[in-house]
Amino acid sequence: MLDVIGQESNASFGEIEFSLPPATGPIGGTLNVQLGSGGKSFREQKVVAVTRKDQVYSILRQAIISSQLAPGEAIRKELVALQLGVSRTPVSDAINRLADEGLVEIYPQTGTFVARLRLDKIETAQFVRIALETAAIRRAAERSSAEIVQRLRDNLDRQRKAADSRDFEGFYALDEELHDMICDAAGLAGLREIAAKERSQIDRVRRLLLHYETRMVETLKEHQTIVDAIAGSSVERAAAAMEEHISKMGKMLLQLQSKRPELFAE
Amino acid sequence: MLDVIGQESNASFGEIEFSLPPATGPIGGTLNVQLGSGGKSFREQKVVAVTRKDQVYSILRQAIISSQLAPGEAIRKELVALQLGVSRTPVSDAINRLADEGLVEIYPQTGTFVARLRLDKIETAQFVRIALETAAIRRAAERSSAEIVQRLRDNLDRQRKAADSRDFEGFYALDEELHDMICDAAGLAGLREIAAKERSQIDRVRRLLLHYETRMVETLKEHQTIVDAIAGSSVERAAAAMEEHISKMGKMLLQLQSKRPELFAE
DNA sequence: AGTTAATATGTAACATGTTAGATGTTATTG
DNA sequence: CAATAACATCTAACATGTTACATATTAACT
Repeated sequence: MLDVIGQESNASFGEIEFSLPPATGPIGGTLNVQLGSGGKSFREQKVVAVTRKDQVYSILRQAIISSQLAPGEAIRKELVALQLGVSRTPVSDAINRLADEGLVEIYPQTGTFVARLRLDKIETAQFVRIALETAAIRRAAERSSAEIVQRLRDNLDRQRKAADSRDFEGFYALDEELHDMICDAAGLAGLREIAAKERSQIDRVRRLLLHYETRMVETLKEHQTIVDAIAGSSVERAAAAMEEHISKMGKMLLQLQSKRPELFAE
Repeated sequence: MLDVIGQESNASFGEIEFSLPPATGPIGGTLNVQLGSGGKSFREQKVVAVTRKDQVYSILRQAIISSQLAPGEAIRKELVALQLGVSRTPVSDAINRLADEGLVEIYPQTGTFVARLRLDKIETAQFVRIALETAAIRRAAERSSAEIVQRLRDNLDRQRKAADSRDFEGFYALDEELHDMICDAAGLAGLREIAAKERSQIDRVRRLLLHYETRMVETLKEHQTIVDAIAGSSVERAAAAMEEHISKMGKMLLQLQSKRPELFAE
């Protein structure tokens, strides 16, 4: 299930202030998504509370991944807190998590900055991504069902539409969704979340590359190859296609570095 | 109950704070690892500050992994803060990180508990570990140098000594070190930290199994096979040995569950 | 002038007070 | 007696005040 939290609050820094509902607003306080309304207690069912820090985290993460907050840019906790109408605490908590994720860098007593891109870190993330997702797709190909394949093909259809209408953002979202679905298809609890987390660095780069790349059609073809392999339960072919697909990013990254060196560290 | 922590010298804190420059006083007299500082500014060098929350995190993590804090046990933040002589803030921060890592579970407005073991989560962690470490060892085997192999063999020698003297804890530490070294040998920035983090769940299980298992000698043999494969640059053999090695844990886990069901969730 | 010491500033780290919500207990009601 | 409502309790979440420290700036000194 997708957590659908703070998406509607369109966060834009610097100019427009984003609105998290006022202190005790509808989303203020912890609203918990009520799943099957059994008589079970909060603790027994696995309802994850959507706290303010979670919302702040989502908003900031989104802002960073989408480069609304540029690499190297300072993040003033107090200002963010003010803009979001919350105290410094949930902002700090959110930023701590982002720091663990490698999206921001905290220099004690000095400042917090959106992490610059580092080729070596990206290389590692790429490596991890390939390791995890080729392993995941192997399992997925082994246990693929007609229903899953159908959902994958539905996704591809939507990708095709997005590509036709040059809808970069939509395509990107569908791309993510596809990879998530493949992780899920591996049938391992929590794997998608782990993979998504390790992909953070790469997501950021891909979003930056998005507008340079005329690669949507090509990417779509690769996705089709991948899905076909899963549909045919061709384990090795699926893994190879996935590795090939993920590896594509490398060269474009170097282009990006020469075009926009300020985004990179070192 | 947290005995390690409240060992000594909570007194040194409250009063002398002002007079002593290293205000980052030791917590419970443990782990104040100060890295030497060069001429560079804090921000330029990537010295990670050892803050109180870092220390609390290390202490709690250690306590959890070693089962000093048992699965299911409640963690009272305020009490922990009191025992460690710090405020609730760094304790909360540390616990948040542990929650991200899956070692504790926070139920809002209710309580914080050491996460119980979940077979499905452990299975996923196992999967991730195999994916990452077999990929890492492939790279390591490709780029192995005489020096690295030497260090690996040194580690094995120490493992042998630990096994001979039935030093479980020492053996365990060396085991971790070996896996860390292999990750490092892959030559990817930050890979070791990522792998270590994903290993948390498994580390906990392994520590629990440690005293049941008479497997030290067998494990040592597996390690030797792995190192030999790296030394011989036998990429596939190394990967296979690693997978075989990591997979061993599965059956023992089921034994543990039947012996100590209270450690498990569901 | 160049180097070092003093000081000012801003921020994260830390401490502590306050609020809201989850749960268990007791009272109340049918 | 069972169901439920009122209440007490406890805890994480949140808010805000305070401290320490990294860094920039200025002053003092050789």
